[in-house]
Amino acid sequence: MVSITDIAHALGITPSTVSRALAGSSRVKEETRIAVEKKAREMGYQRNIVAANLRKGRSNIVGIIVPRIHREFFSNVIGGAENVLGEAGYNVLICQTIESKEAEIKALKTLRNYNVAAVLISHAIESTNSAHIKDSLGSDIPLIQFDRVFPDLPGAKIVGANCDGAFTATKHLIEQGYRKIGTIAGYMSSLAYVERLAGYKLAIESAGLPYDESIVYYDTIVKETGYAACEKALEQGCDALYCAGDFSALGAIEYLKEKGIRIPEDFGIVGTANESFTALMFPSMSSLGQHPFEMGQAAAKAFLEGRTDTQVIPMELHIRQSSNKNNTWQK
Amino acid sequence: MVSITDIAHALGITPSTVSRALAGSSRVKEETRIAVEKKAREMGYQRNIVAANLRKGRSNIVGIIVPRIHREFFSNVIGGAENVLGEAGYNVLICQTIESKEAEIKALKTLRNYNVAAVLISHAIESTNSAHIKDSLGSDIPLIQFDRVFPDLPGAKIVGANCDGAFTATKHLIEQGYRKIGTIAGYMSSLAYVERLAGYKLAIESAGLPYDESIVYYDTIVKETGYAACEKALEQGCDALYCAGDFSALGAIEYLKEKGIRIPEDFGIVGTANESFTALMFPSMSSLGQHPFEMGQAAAKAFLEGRTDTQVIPMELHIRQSSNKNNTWQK
DNA sequence: TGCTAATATACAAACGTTCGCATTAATCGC
DNA sequence: GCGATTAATGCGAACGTTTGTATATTAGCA
Repeated sequence: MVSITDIAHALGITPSTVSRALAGSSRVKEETRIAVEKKAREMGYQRNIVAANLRKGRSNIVGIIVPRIHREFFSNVIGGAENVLGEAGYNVLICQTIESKEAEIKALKTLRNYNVAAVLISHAIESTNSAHIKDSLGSDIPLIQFDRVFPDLPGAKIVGANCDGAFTATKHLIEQGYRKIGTIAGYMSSLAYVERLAGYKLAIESAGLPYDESIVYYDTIVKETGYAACEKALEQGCDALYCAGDFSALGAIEYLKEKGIRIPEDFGIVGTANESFTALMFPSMSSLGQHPFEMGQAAAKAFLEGRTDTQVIPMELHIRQSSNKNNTWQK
Repeated sequence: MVSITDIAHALGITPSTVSRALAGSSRVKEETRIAVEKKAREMGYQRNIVAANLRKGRSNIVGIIVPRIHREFFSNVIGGAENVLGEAGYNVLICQTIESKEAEIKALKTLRNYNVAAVLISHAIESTNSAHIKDSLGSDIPLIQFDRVFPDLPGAKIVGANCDGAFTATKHLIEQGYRKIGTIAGYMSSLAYVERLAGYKLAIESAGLPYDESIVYYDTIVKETGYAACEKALEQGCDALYCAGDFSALGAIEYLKEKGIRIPEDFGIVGTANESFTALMFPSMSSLGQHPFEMGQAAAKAFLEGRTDTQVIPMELHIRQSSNKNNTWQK
């Protein structure tokens, strides 16, 4: 492995000059710089990033902490972040928490030890407050939160327009002529779900409909609980559900199909996340789409540009069969 | 940031002893070790991994290079690898190539500069041979290949049982009573696709059917080309297709649905990869499933255990509506 | 008591960079 | 032609750890 010292010896100069030359410092002569670069190429020099990082006390690694790498939403966020960070010369170190607070703390400490340039995080469901975050990471590493954020932590935040989106989705159901619209809400420990519920409520109330707590199904996020919630919703006389997740919506559709209830004629469903299966299933599912790739890009840019504000990424309603009562089905 | 030197000063001993104590070396007295550990806890000591890595000339980072992080298959492999490596105290640095050979070379060089403990790679489509790999990575870093592998490179390889799987899938189509079964093959530059084609051929021939090159559709991997290939297959009198990918199969199904051809009564389809949408779409798609999470785990373990052999991960045929002519539809 | 062997710790050199400061060489103005 | 200024490079310490070798201490034994 050839080092700057080797290049320096070969050229009869010192490592410091070589270092400066390779860094493009104005403190070295153009001529020397060219000679150094030539020699470096000749000798197959590769900069030792670890040594540079140690000396500088900061690395060009950006840590990303997500609940689960293989969740479609998160892998797309990571893809978007890598896309921007790679361009800028950063590398990404991935940690997953599997929704565990303990794992999150461990990941934060590890990243601190790596002297990472920044941390991008979407916190675990088990992390119900932000106290452990600054303790584990310290305060000198920029923290960029996305999707699941703690509002009380300083620094950049990238969130979906959950309230707006849920409002639009619910309004769409109302406009389709559904009369009693319930909602499959998620966990109220997560701001994103709180906001979606707020958007739902706003839409219901601004249409002059009664907001009814008894048809709000909390803590429902997976297929199985969505199935059960739909059963209850039917008993309570609902004819549509806005679901704060696609998987709970999937469970609801499954229940309706089993019972032979027609979708969308007799019952309307809108999910959230626009997972790829929503467009392909039958009936295809209307879904409130997030833009995970763009969120990842925005998070990366927020770090690169030193932003500390909150960015809201719009959500987009994809109207498909499961809620499209009146119009011809869209593809 | 507190260092071992700080702990040493606080205890009136030297950094070397502290280092050894924390590493659990038998060269320090039990008593000293306990004192050091206590002090370290008290002072909130965190080991500086970067410094340790520099000194040791090897880091506890494992690099993973994939074409696209957000492709379902790869994000699952990464999830599986992280799962095993995290347990073993390694961290995962992710690079994506977007199928570009140039990006792959850059990623390999970067990982070499980080002195990574190992590299797990599934190469880009543009990388048609292995020459650049050893040049860029050097030969002292273990290289574990998965899914898309170069047989001529030494070291561990984790592959799906592509030939076996394609054989099973094609045999299934034959048993369902389809008479002229074509195949949507992928790129022959990639071994995985070559093997799938071989399995298809084997099944056709061992059933006494004629192997017909004219109904093998090469270089077809995305939805659009699958759509076109299916059109040709119909013209040529096929009544079934084994597709080496799920997306090309999706295109084929789309074409059949548009033309009003009944699935599976008039035409059978089996895809490959068992992407999550295959189970949810309509008609649900039969698919030859890989086990990406397990492949990731196997790749990680191959590194940890120092294996250099080739492991074959079985593939599993999920029979769903699109090929299930005779039996009642499975869920 | 003196010698050997063991145990426990200290010393110091690395790993490859970076960067403040010092030094040397060249240029300029008068 | 001399002092002052600028340009180019050299020197050396530092980043925090690990580890081979040396030293000091203790124990064992004759």
